[in-house]
Amino acid sequence: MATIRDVAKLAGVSVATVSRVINQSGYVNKQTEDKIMKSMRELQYTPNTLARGLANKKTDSIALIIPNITNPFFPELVQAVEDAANRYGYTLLLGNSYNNEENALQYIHIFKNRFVDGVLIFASHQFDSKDLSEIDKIEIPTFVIDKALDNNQIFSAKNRNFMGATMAVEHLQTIGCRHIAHIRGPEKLFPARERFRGYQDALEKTGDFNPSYVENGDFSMESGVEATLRLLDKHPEIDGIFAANDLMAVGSLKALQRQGKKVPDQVALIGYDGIQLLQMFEPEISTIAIPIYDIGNAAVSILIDLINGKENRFGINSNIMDEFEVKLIQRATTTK
Amino acid sequence: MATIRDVAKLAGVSVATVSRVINQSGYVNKQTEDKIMKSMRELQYTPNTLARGLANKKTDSIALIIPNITNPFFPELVQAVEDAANRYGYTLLLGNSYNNEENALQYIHIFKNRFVDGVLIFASHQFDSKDLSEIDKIEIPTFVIDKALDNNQIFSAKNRNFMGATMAVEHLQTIGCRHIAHIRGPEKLFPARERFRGYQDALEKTGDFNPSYVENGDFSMESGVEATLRLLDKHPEIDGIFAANDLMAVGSLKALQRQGKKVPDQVALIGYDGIQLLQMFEPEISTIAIPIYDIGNAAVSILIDLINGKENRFGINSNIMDEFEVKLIQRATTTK
DNA sequence: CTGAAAGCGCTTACAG
DNA sequence: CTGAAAGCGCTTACAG
Repeated sequence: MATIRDVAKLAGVSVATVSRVINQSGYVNKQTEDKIMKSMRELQYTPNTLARGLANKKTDSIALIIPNITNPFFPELVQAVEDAANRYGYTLLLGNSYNNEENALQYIHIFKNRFVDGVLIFASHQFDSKDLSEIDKIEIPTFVIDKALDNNQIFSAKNRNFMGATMAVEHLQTIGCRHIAHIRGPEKLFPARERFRGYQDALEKTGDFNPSYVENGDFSMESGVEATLRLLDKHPEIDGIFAANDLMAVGSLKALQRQGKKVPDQVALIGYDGIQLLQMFEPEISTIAIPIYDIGNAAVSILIDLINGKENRFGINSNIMDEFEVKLIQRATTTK
Repeated sequence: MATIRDVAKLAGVSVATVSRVINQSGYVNKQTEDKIMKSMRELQYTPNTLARGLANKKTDSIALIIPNITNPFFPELVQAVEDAANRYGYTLLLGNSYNNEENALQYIHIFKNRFVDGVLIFASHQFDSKDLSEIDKIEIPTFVIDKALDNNQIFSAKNRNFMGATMAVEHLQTIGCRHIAHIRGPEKLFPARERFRGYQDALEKTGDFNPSYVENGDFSMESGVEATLRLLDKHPEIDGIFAANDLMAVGSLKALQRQGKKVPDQVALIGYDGIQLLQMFEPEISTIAIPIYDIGNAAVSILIDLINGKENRFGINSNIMDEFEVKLIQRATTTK
């Protein structure tokens, strides 16, 4: 592989000058620049990323830490983040934490060791204050997606969970559901709590809230099956189910079909997230879609601003993701 | 961050000696080693990966190029590869080619530029000889998964596609299917061709092969829907469908349900690959499972052998993956 | 506008 | 068994 020295020699200049044109820094005569460009092309020169990183403390790479790539929500996020990163000239490193805070922190260390310029964390984790202060110590720009945090050093974003949940319930009411159940997400996760609040609020407005219509799940497909079976057993009158995420909605459909319930005629169903998977089912499943692609994009762009020191683009601790609207996607499971 | 120089100073030795204990290379007195270890701990020293890579031409990272993380087959592969890589002390970089050879090659260049030690390619691509010679030029150990290639420099692996397909058909026959259709994968892909061959061979044995029972798909869910609708339309007598991959089987189930066909009573269904997704459906879908996790594991281990120069562990061009057996997983769609 | 030189943090012959 | 020194391929003040 050609080095900067080879290019310099061929162009008859010093390596410093070549470096200047590579980085577009400092002045360089147009003609010598042309000469250098030509030499680079001739030698098929590409700068050595490692050497650059060593000298620079910058590697043009960012990392994304997610709970589990096997959860169908995340590939879509990964894709969005990867696309955005590439567009900005960054390479993406990926880490799966398996829903474990320790693993997440360990990955942060690994990535720091690889000198990524910044890290994105999708926090379905519950970082405690000790974890957070550890993340702080990393001293790498870090951006946490979809989680409200109090820590000033770690920016965060979330979507309109409360509002989306309200929309889901009202939609079920609109199509005629009278007994609307909820499969709730894990208590410790902020989005799950918000979605539950939205559900509760909407039903209290019409005087229809019934705590016994709420079953707990853990955002997994299996827990959606279980919760639905319990609901059906306790309350055969239920005619609408709002699952706090799409995966549990999938499980819910499975349980409904297994019990011979007609969907949506006997029981209507809606999820939350908007993953593409929902269209694989018959009937196709309705959902409240969050703009996963846009969120991934925005997260990268914000992270890069952090990297470049424009820390206050959105103001510390502002709820950045509030600018993203959730959207009702009506499909067969709520179309009577 | 502490550097090797800090450690050396604290331990009262030279950086060369510290380097020796880090790399466990050359002789070093047990006592000075202890001193150095202690200093490293005290300073929380971790070697700078970039500097190491520069000096070494080795970064302890490998790359994986896949067609599309959004296809549910791949997260499982990624997970297997990531786990294995970590276990060997390697970090994984990921690239999505979007089924495009150019993108794949571009990623290879990016990764080369990042000095990964090796790259794994899952080739649902059809690399032509020009592409292959380009890959050759990269001069990085490369291992192509699930594809037969003639090129000596690029090792390849595949699973027992022919046999698996035969098993699928025989299974359908065993449960009483008389009119077995096939949704075929893309002609240009080796596994798709092999699976078709297996289907054909099994049916010819009993004199039941009928070319008109074969519809083409492209391994996508949607193509499974379309192919099934065409089959149902042309041949209402069909009572069994073998889809060349799981995603098309999912589409097939969707079409069957939409048309009000009872599965498996009227039409039985089996896929190929063994992705976990299949268990999300009601009824759960049968499949011929390839050991994705084991394959990912083996691919990493082979790649690392290549990196370490043990090129002939399996012999050039041997069909490495032949050691992995496929397995019939009978679920509700083939249980009468 | 351009070049010489030091430095980024390691590794690796080469001496001793 | 250990150290001094050169080298990996860049960038960046500092001079000029």
